[in-house]
Amino acid sequence: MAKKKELDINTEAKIKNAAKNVFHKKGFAATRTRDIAEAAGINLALLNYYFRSKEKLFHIIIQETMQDFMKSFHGIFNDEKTTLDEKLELVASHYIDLLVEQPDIPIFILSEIRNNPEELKEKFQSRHLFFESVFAKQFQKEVEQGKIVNLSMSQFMMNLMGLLVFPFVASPLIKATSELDDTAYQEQMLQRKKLFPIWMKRIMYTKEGN
Amino acid sequence: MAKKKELDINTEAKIKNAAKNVFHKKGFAATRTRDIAEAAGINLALLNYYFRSKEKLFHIIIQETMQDFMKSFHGIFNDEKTTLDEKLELVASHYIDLLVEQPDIPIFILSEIRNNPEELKEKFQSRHLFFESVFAKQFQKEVEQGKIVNLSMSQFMMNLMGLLVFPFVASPLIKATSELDDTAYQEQMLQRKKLFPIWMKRIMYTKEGN
DNA sequence: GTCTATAACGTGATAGAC
DNA sequence: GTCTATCACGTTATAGAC
Repeated sequence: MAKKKELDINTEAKIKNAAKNVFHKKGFAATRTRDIAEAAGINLALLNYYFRSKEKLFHIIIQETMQDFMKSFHGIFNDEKTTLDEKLELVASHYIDLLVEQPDIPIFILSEIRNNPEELKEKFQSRHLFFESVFAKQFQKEVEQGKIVNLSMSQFMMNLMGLLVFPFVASPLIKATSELDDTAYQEQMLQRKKLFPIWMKRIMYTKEGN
Repeated sequence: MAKKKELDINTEAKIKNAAKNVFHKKGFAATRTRDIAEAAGINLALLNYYFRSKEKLFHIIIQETMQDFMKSFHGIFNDEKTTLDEKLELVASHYIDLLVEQPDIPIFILSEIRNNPEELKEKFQSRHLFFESVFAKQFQKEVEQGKIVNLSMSQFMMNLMGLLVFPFVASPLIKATSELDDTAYQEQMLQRKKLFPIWMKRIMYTKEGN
């Protein structure tokens, strides 16, 4: 039988899990190791026993967070069997579900990169991930065919990420300005799963002067 | 004659200016008052003499930053004489110029709001700013006329902010993944001044099944 | 108003008993 | 492995001379 779901058994995992939650919510500078220990239900000394230092623990967390976040892009963007449009639908569906579950991830990654650009950027080696993907080839082909106009690949990627991720980065603001409670906000996000591909296609395929 | 440009005269202003730069770049938790004092070229004690505490100084800075950032929206969105399309062009032109000059503002505001949602959200009372503006009325009218489809006002505002602001929030990442140096990145941003309105119109006015 | 010196406190990390 | 107690240090804030 497979290993039982380890909720309380492994204290190392308990600490890591607590660290993930607290770091994601408050960022490196604002979290105290005591917060993590408390959230894990263990003593402060144990944290250093298992992970040596706050920094070491943090590196593990941000490393895994970035990796987990990016890995789905790779799978979706490099599938030879799906069209460009289908990839957009898959990306929206997958990432909006993910971000509804863990909305703190983008602002966590972005603000930590701001605080440590040189070190963290390289972990995020997404250059080839985006620009040398099957997706990029399909995109380029449609540009050459004149189907896509007024939109380079890099501008397109900014638009994609902006439409996909920004509503989560700005969620506290959106909730406030739109007077949405948590469930109403979440409904809006889920709605975007079907609307995002529509908007992206409009951006790609519409030509001015119709 | 108007008051001379005060670069060195007023030390209070010197401190405030240094605080703005440092806070914008590193956020509240990661900045030390010593950093600010050093950047201002003054002694640490003077900071407390003028502003009592790090927190008080911070509140002044974030307050003014938010206000400065939002105030142009009000002017542009409530002009009865411009059309919806013209407002989009004005917003893009104004804000992209602003953000090229001060790219740290959005990530600063967003990450500080994350760390203190209840307190800071209310300062950002942009509800009526967006949803009770002339812009909102013009938008609503086009929805009723069937010109705008598959796009509510709140979803539209998320898209607008996402396309406008996200490339600056994610600038370190974009520079890394697109292998752009600073000037190339800036050119891309300036290009968006004319592309943004095009894309927004595509999102608003295209109907599926053309 | 501006400085130096220092107090007061919070936080990361460790020693050492169990 | 896990805990309590404590150290070592950095940072905010203030006292007091000038």
